[in-house]
Amino acid sequence: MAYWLFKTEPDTFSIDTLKAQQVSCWEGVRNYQARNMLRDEVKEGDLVLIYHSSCKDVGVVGIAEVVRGAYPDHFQFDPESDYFDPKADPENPRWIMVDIKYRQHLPYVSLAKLKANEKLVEMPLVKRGNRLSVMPVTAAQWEEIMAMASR
DNA sequence: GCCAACGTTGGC
DNA sequence: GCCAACGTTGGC
Repeated sequence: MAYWLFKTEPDTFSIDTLKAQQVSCWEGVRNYQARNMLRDEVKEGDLVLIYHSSCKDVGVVGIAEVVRGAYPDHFQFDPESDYFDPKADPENPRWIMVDIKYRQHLPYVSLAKLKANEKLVEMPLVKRGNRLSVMPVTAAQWEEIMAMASR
């Protein structure tokens, strides 16, 4: 089992939205590096930190579980969708998504606190300029963030 | 709203 | 295959 961190803008889709829906697809990943991780490495049963970006309180806010591995993101074929990709080929979809299930809210752990923690300096999240929307989390980093949330 | 960092595009 | 221009991300 592996650990991940998924970024989302709460104005669009927040941890509360996920709680209300319980299970949701995680669509709209349009970055090849993130896509490759979703496609090749994110598996059913993996746990996911939900991270709120581009908002007042940026940071980790909860946990979800992957309940379905990679399958084609159908929004790439929908001209009405913000995630429409005119170059996407239905025979060979270029974008994929996974399904996640709500697990729990966590006490808010701010980005500032994550950045200030020496044990987390290797996280892509806190590295300057990193914009990955799907990134791996090590078991040690996961445990540290759980500890921070319960302090 | 600013702007640094990064990814993508497209001409050559 | 290079690289300049452009668009996007995302913290502040």
